[in-house]
Amino acid sequence: MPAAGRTWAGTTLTDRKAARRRQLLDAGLDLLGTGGSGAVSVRAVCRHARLTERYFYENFADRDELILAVYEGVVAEAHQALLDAVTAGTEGTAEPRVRAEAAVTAFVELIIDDPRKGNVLLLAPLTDPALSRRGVERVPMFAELVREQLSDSLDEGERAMTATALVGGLTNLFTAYLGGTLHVGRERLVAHCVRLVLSSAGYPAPHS
Amino acid sequence: MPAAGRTWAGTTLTDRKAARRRQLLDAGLDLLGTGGSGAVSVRAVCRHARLTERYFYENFADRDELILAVYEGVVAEAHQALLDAVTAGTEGTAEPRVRAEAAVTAFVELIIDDPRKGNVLLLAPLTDPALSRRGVERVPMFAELVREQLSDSLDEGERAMTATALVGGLTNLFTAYLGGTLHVGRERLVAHCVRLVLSSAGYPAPHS
DNA sequence: CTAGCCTGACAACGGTCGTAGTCAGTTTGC
DNA sequence: GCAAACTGACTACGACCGTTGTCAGGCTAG
Repeated sequence: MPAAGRTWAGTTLTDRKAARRRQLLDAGLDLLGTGGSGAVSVRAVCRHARLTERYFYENFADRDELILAVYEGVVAEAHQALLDAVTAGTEGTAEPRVRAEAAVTAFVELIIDDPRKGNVLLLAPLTDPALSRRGVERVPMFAELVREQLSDSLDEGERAMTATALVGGLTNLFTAYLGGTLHVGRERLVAHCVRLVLSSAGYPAPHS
Repeated sequence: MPAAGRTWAGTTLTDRKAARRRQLLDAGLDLLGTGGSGAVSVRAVCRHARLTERYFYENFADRDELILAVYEGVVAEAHQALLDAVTAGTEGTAEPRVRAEAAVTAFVELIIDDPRKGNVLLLAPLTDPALSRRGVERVPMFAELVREQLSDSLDEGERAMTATALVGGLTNLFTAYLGGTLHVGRERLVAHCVRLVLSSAGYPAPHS
């Protein structure tokens, strides 16, 4: 019976286990977000985290479980950032343009601040079998944003197609921007994305 | 000095070499288009093609070269199918709606007819390092189609963003349809894509 | 018939991988 | 001081990998 409360070097086993989990997740994010799917093996993660493989299995059943945990962690963080931005920048107003702009700006800032997270959100659901096999959504927070704005007059099929096209469009824009193949300034990117969101939601697109 | 004209079992070395190349490309398409990137190794391809590894190196320097060749083969085929459809269905007319509809219909038919090719065109450029490292374009024929329709009043940045968003939208729709997560009929998908192409190109979207 | 090309079926080398076990040394509460 | 928990550093096994070479047998033009 392991003594969870017993201290070792000043910490309990529970805390050490949690710390090791954190290290592994950080290593996972580092590798997945920079080297891509193929760079993430159990051994590579452990090497990166400077832990022996036996500690990997202390926290995760297998590689899939780690990948999923990394992804979900980044999604939660992005979701929170968008929520905060939409709440703070709009002061509770429901004006779609303002909300969309706050959301897009927050997302672009997040991926610029840490491109690894952008790669995890935008590419890993397609590139990593652990995620693609599950059919996980890319940038679920945006899919959600447009779904809640769509006109009630659209049937399920139209809503699905509209949301699918929007997510595809946005992710491709973000990916291109992050990859340095889209040579526009940040403000213009944000403006274009906002227009895309609004026009998908059926609002008239203002022309700049 | 190998005798290229010398016959063996009725064929020349040149012909046998070409036949083996065909077999390897077919195996590559099979594996990449069904099992995804991770299913394609030199050994796996050779096993699938029922050839020994030494024949792999007769035609390809490495795995990357095979992947690229498979991809380019499918692109060329899709490009030709779209060209034929646009030419045949429009009888030389320049009406954007008709052309877009012919192109989209031809593409959807191609990927339904052979989902492996859809997967290669839509996913491999992102999922396989051999292609993603090169930054190869997804569905280049569509990027081209919209670029040539874009208003001249748009600057380079707007054109790039518009094309990027469209390609992202289209590929996401096709991918979802191919993966069985988009539950709409083919005609509705085609109609939606046509609307997307036309609205991206600045044409008023007719409402159904 | 024969020498040389060609083929298929390996073997070999060095590498990585996932997973699990062992062992010696360290730490800790009693 | 001691038994037990804990740690770090391995080892081990079986699997797959990329690439290259070898060998015995088959085929062919001269």
